[in-house]
Amino acid sequence: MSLQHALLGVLEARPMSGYDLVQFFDSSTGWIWAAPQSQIYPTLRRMERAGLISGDDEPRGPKLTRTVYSVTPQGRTELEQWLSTPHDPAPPRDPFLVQALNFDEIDVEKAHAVLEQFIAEQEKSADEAEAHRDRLLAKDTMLLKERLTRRDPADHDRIARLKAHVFAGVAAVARTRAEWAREGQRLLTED
Amino acid sequence: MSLQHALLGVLEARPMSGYDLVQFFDSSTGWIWAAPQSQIYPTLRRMERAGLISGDDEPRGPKLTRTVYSVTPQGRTELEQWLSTPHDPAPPRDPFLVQALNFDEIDVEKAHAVLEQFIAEQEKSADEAEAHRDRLLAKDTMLLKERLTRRDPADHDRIARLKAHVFAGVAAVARTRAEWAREGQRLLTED
DNA sequence: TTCTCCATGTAAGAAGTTACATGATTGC
DNA sequence: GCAATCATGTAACTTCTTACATGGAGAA
Repeated sequence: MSLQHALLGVLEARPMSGYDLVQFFDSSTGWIWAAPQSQIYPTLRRMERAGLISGDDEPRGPKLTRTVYSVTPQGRTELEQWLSTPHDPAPPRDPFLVQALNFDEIDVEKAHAVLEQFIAEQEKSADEAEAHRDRLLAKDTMLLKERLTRRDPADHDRIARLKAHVFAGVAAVARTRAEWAREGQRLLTED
Repeated sequence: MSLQHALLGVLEARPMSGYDLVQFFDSSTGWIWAAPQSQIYPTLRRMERAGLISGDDEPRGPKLTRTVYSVTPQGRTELEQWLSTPHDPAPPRDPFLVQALNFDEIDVEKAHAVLEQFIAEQEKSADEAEAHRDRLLAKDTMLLKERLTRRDPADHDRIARLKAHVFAGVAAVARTRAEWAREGQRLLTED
């Protein structure tokens, strides 16, 4: 269900083609929700059949067309309803924690190396999230700019801060994980 | 794949029946990896066919039997190999972040309420993880005790600390998320 | 003309969810 | 005798992954 709501949230900012959305879910929002191309196209058609979005065929050259989807009033209602409801937390399913829980079964050096790579990944992810947070605060991303054209200018700063805060959270969690992993490396080698 | 490795990790501590594992993945390890009964039984049979575990039928009363699975040498090798290899990070897929990213689309009070429930969940999850961390440090869980019977007593403290550290990490992340959500509540209402 | 990007699909399979179903055994 | 627990399954469905497949348009 969440992919559908993620798509609605993005299309609410700007109507887009499937191709645009594929790019988007590989990059920016990729830090929040990842989805491959083979999942996005069928989902868009299902959402259109369900009346949540409607597709508009634009000509691109003499033969090619692209289908630009926008959120219908019904889709808008569904999105607002979903956003306003607390949902059960997703069941925990982090392969890395399964790995860490069994580090006592392997050599200290090997566990140390696995943690090293994990730390690098988390730091990189935190850096990227913070960079994106700053771009949002500066209202310097395409999607935010387009979203703001439809909102009261008095709200622009508040909206930018809210979006930025989500990426600040992603970064904070990644830093916490990295620090935890460093502590784990110390535990592996001590005494 | 990860469910299989999670199962191997648990069975390495103690051979268990499918029923035991169902209980286990609903509770303790539920904070690390959750799996329903309908997934566990077929997975065990697939793993047995693959030679990773072997099932031993124990009689329970005159008619009933339970199948106790234990890790084969091949399963042990596979587990060690997987544990020693760094893996690509799991694609981000957190429905709550999708929700938070669109809080500007709904009423402040509604977003505030959703955050309130999120904070309560995270604090609860942090409390539970910390309680489990303490039980592990005190070597006071069934599974850890049984695991330690097969390990050099000189390593017992180190092993307990390593396991406990994983749950300390789960708790730290949950606290970070809760603090982030409180900051989000302040952002919603300010100015 | 060839390469990159635009644009959209399909198919097979693994993983996960929800719900239903059955029977034995133990303890009160 | 009855309830709770032990023990194991199946079926239908959604979601996600991996890989293959096709062709137009624009630029060098």
